[in-house]
Amino acid sequence: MRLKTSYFYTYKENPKDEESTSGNLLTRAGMIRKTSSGVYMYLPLGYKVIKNIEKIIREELENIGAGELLMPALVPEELYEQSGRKESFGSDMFSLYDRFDKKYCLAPTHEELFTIAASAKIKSYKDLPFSIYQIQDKFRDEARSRYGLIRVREFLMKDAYSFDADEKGLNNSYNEMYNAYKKIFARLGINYKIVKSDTGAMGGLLSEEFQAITNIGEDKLVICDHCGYASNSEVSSCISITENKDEDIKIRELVKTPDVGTIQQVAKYLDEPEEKFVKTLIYKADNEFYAVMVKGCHEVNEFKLKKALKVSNLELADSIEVEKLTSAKIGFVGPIGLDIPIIIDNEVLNMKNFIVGANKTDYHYKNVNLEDFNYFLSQDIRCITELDKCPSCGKSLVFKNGIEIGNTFKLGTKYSQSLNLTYLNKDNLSKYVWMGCYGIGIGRCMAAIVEQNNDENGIIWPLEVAPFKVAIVIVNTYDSAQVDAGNYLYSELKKNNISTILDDRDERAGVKFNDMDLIGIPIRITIGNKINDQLVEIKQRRKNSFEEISLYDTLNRIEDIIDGE
RNA sequence: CGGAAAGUAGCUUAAUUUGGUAGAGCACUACGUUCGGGACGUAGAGGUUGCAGGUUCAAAUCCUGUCUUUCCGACCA
Repeated sequence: MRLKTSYFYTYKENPKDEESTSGNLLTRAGMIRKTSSGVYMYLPLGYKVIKNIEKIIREELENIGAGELLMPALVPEELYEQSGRKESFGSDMFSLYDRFDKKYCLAPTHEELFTIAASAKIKSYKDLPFSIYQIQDKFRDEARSRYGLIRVREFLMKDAYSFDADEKGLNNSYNEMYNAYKKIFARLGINYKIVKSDTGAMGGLLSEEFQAITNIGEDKLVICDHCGYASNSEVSSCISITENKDEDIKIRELVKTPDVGTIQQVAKYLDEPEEKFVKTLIYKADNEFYAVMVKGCHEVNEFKLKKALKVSNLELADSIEVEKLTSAKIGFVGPIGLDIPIIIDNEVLNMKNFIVGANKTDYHYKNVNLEDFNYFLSQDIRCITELDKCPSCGKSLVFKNGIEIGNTFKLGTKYSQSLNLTYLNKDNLSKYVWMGCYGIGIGRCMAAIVEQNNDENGIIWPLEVAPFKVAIVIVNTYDSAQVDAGNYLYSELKKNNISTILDDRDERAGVKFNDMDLIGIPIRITIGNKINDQLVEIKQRRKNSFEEISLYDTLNRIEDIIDGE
């Protein structure tokens, strides 16, 4: 690419409406441009990066024999009604009507269509197994897009699906894909962790996430450096850390706690530690009310709670509902005299003489014990905290933030059942197909790479994803010797299929150096005064030093650097 | 969807409190001097102050509505 005659621009200043490092750098580098909240253009340089990421993904998926296809983004909504996912996606789905008032949606993901495509092929067990995938635009009406390309409403995703005759086959396909993912993310140069996660709206048997480690990651990861345990904090199981003290049961006591609603306030007012409290929250789950009790210093984990209650919709009851159920103001809810089912967190099992709301405005009970009320279930339903120990080996845990850049699901037969995808086995019996699905967010990968690879001057692309591997900077475009050498090297590199930028703009050297640093080109060749001695400089973006080399050795040296990486 | 903030030149912003000709830096155009880490000088172009109403002799500024963007929260395969 000759810069002088190409679509290329950079900005010196961060845009005012981007928060993340990657959003700012990619925008300043002229790689992406926001058109509306959560929707971006991919400009020529940025699109090169996208294509490089896609190339790596394609190569690794071809290696395991997955076939690429392309699905429409426009899908009749009834397909999602049939699979039951219109309900689970809810308002996250973009819906529209055609001229005949038929309802369509812009697909948020494609399990349904892939299942239909698979059914066109699958008749017998002899047709299995196989995997297919696509790289395609996805649409999700995010309630709140943010962080540049990390949470957006239209995004490129690679989604792959595997089809097998039984669980064993699924496990094989899953492992193949899992290993391909490891290769892909290694080639992308991303520092990532694989964690167990919730299956969420996808449903199924197992879900693992590939999480890029960065500070702005929206997911909290729980990692044990001792045994390798790693999970999304949403699903991290908690082992009880409350000691069962040998304490005498005291007499229950009603105490006045005027105008203090929160645990902190009551704790301060009564001069008792938060650990002495059990908070009671009223949840509305599939239109039934439940009281949920966790220790004062803990938070309810709604993923766990959903599972424990076996419900799909869960929300905190609003203050009017709470006041109706407890006949007290919000903040004074407790288990005693409450007429709805109560579920308690395991941690509460070991507590004695604790403090709860009295279901009476401005009053709490002290010295409450499990015998004082009925609960129908005790389970691990709280969020993990920094004080917790590894659920697998009991040693200390590390918490990190991650961006979910990929995930793998063992779907089992969930979609083959709802969409009736079957095959005939050897005994001529009709069986459901076992499915897996596997996603990679391409824009998120791009953003994650930038989050992890930058300095005060800009982006530092790994060689394989860089929009161009080499930039030739002609320091003085009025010096014909420099220009000639630049043109010569440019054609040599192009001849050898090394993607190269020729910065032939009539700008001062500093401008060009800064621009090439900002857009993160891994190798820079500088052609300056020393061209009279046939010498040029090679500088790698990651290194501070540069090397001086003969013009005619440059190509070989560049090839060495590229091969060496 | 709740709470908060902001919309002024291509970009970043000043002027808004206290109504009175909208100003700067960068970018851009021309000429000249420069030319190895975001040069300098001179001259210039660029604005319906998001949009629509209202108050006023007068509105970027005050009021109402609306749209957009961002932040916090809710939500998030």
